[in-house]
Formats: sequence, C-alpha cells, structure tokens
Amino acid sequence: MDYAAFKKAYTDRGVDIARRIYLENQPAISIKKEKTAVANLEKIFSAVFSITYKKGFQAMSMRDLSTKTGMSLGALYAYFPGKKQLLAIIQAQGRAMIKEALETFTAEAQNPLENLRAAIRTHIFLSELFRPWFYFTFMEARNLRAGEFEAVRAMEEHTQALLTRILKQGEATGVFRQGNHDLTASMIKALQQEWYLKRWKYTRQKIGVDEFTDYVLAMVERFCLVEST
Amino acid sequence: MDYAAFKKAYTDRGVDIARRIYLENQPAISIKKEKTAVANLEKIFSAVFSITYKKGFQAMSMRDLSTKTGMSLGALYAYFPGKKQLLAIIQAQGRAMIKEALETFTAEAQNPLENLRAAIRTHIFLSELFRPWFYFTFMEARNLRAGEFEAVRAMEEHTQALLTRILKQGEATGVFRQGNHDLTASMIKALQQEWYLKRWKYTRQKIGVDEFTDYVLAMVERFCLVEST
DNA sequence: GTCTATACACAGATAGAC
DNA sequence: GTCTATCTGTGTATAGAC
Repeated sequence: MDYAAFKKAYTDRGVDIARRIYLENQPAISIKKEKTAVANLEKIFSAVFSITYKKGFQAMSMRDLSTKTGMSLGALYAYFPGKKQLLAIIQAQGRAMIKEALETFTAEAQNPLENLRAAIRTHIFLSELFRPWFYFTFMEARNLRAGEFEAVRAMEEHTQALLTRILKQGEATGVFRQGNHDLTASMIKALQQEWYLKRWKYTRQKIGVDEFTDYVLAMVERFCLVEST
Repeated sequence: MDYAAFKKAYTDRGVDIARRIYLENQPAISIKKEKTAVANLEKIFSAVFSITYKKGFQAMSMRDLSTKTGMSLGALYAYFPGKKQLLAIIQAQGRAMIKEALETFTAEAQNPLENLRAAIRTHIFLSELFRPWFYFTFMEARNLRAGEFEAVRAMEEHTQALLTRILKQGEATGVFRQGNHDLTASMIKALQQEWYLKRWKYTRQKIGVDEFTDYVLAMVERFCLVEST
C-alpha cells in the first residue's frame, strides 16, 4: 500500500472531521444550520493552522483569526466559547481522529512483520494526510491544562504500546530479534515524528512520503529482523 | 567515552556561556560590574527555561520573569533591550555554543566508524548537558524573524552535512553499505532529537543517557555497516 | 544597580444593532 | 448569523526616586 492508495481508502470512508466537531460540541455552538456551521468551522481550523504554524497559538490573536477567516470577531465567538476552549477542542478532536484512524487501519494482519509494516505506514501516511493536526497537537500540547495534558501522555503511551506489542509477538514467533522492545518502539516513533515536524526539509530535498516511509521501514526491519535480507 | 567522561571533558574547558553572552552583548547591557552581570544573566536564563518549558516563550510575561528571578521589571531591562531581543540572544548564543562544542568534540578520529560514533555520542551527550538550550532552540525557533530563522536552517543543514560526509567516507572505505546518505543522516538526527524533545518519557522509564545512546548506535550501525556483528 | 509607579498598546470578550 | 463598537484586563516598556 502506498500513500495514494491509503489516501483513497481513507477518504472513501467519508469521515468529515469538521462535521464531527460540530455535532459533538453543539451545546457550545450557537449556530443552528449545520451546513453553514460546518463550512465556517473548516475555515476557522484551516486559518488557525496556517497562523499558528508560523507564530504558535499563544501569539495568534483573535483579530488575526478574524482577518484570516474573513469573519468578524463577534461571529467567531458564535463557534466556540473562547480562545482556550478552541485550543482544547482542536487538540481533543485531533487526538480522537488520529486514534480512531490508527485502529481502523492497523487491523491485525497475518503476521508480526506485516503488522509492523502496517502500523508504521499508517502512522506516517496519516500524519501526511493530516499534517496540520499532527504538528499542532505536538507543538501546542504545552499550552494545555494539566488534565488535558494527561490525555496527550496517554496517547503517546498508547501508540507506543501498540508497537511494543507487535515487536513482542514477533520475538515470540521467532521473526524478530530480542531486544528492549520499548526502546525500539520509541525509536520508531521518533522516526515517524520526523516526517511531520521537519516537513520543510523534505519538501526542499524533494523526498516524497513514499520514499521516506520505505527508508524508515528498511532501517527498522534491518534492526528488528532475525535475518537481514 | 560515556556521559560522565564527556561531562568532565567539557566542563574542564571552563567555558562560561553566561559570561560569553555578557561580553558579546556588552553594548546593549548597561551593567558595568562583570560579576553581578554574569550572575544575574545566569539567573535570567535559567528562569526563562523553566517558565517557557511549560508555557512557551510567547506566553511568558515579563512579570513572570520578574517573579521567578526575584528581580524587578526595571532591573530586567538593564540586561536586555526587550523581550524579542532576549529571545534572539538566547537562540543565537545557544546555536553558537552547540556548533562550537560539536566541532571541538568530533575532531577527526582514525576511521569513519569511530567518526560516526563520536558524532552521534557528542550530539546526544551535549543535548543532555544543555538540555534546556536544545529544547528552547527547537521549540521557539518559530518565533524568530525571517533573517534569524535562516540561521536555524543553516545550522540544521550544517550538522546534517557533517553526518552525510562521514557516511560517504565510510562507503568509500568499504565499511558502510551504500545508500541515500542524506536520508540516513536525517534519520540519525531524528533519533538524537528524540532525547531532548521527549526527555520526560525516558526519565519515567528510568532509561539513562548512556543506555539510550548505545541503543541509537546499535540501530544505526546495524543499518550502516556492511557486515552486521 | 535596583526599585516603584505608571504610560500606553493590544489582548480577549461582549452588547446590541441589523 | 453577522456585524461594529466598546469594555476591561494584561502586556511590554519606561521614568525617575533611591
């Protein structure tokens, strides 16, 4: 499976993230017509990502957001209760979406090696498809309150545990070498993260997501497999 | 060389970063007595790191800084011209310090493999010794102005080129396999970065810097070496 | 050198007209 | 639903006493 195939498989499911946010936060949103609400929410999120990519969320003023979306200050407050809540909403929904997608697309394959490949591919491809969400989730996690930050840590441990489990299965089956699987999982996560944290570097070097992913897989497999090809 | 040895070797050189900042920015600093100036600068930097680790630089107010340092608002402005300049000073000096240290401690060894090991070790050990500086440099790079950001990119490319060169030498000598050395260098950098970006994770798992470094080296070597041990 | 008191700009948020 | 006008807090920065 390459990125194009993944993208098609994902978008065919027809999950609309802005719509989901609208439905789940309806009590806090005073807009009644779903269509306009969803359309404007999309405008708002995309504006937030584009502004905060350069200056960070704290430095983004509501006036910045107003200018970028073309909506007035007053109108914005009909879509979320305040700036802090906007941050929390994006973070929470971003995590939920990522978690759900990872679980859907890493459904058990035939063997540990295929499982590992699927897990790594899915994560990187997903981070390509939702790059702004991944970048935002990582860079703005600091601005969350303690309780919300706990969710970030839980998420990190969840995805790490997913990898560790696969590695252990592989060792049991005899296809992976033994080792500190938790540390190996951390290494894999670091490599995945590189793709969305330093995207500008790869754009510049003209390295695409497929090439990058294959390289990561090659490195991980050579390290993990009992017999190197 | 383990971390303890590196730390000793480094500190024995007696380079005082706060003192250097004082000397190089003397025109902008109105304090005349070197001793008090350097002592207070150290207090200021350590306060900046501790506050921004949790909320980021933009969210840190001058009043926060005043409280944490125990100095008054007015006194702070005797040490730097403004908040933006404080950011620029820390970033610039942090980069200069890192670059200088990397060059000093990765002096040419006998062969490419030893060179590679030294380069990786030095980078991780240095990021352990100056963790706040590394973390700050990465996380607050966005808040720099275009011209200053160019320096960040140049630095990234500089350290990457250093690794790429070693890998090429190794291929020429026949000890390293052939491959996309630029991509390999990127992977190595991602693994090094993991150490200071997710330090809390390893503190929690009780994994020390030596163990982490050895694991990175094992992974890189298994990938790069012609013959795996 | 360091303090307190204060100037002044800009932030987030709301009220009420349309 | 969306706008303009405005309230109120907080931010950076400075002046001038000590």
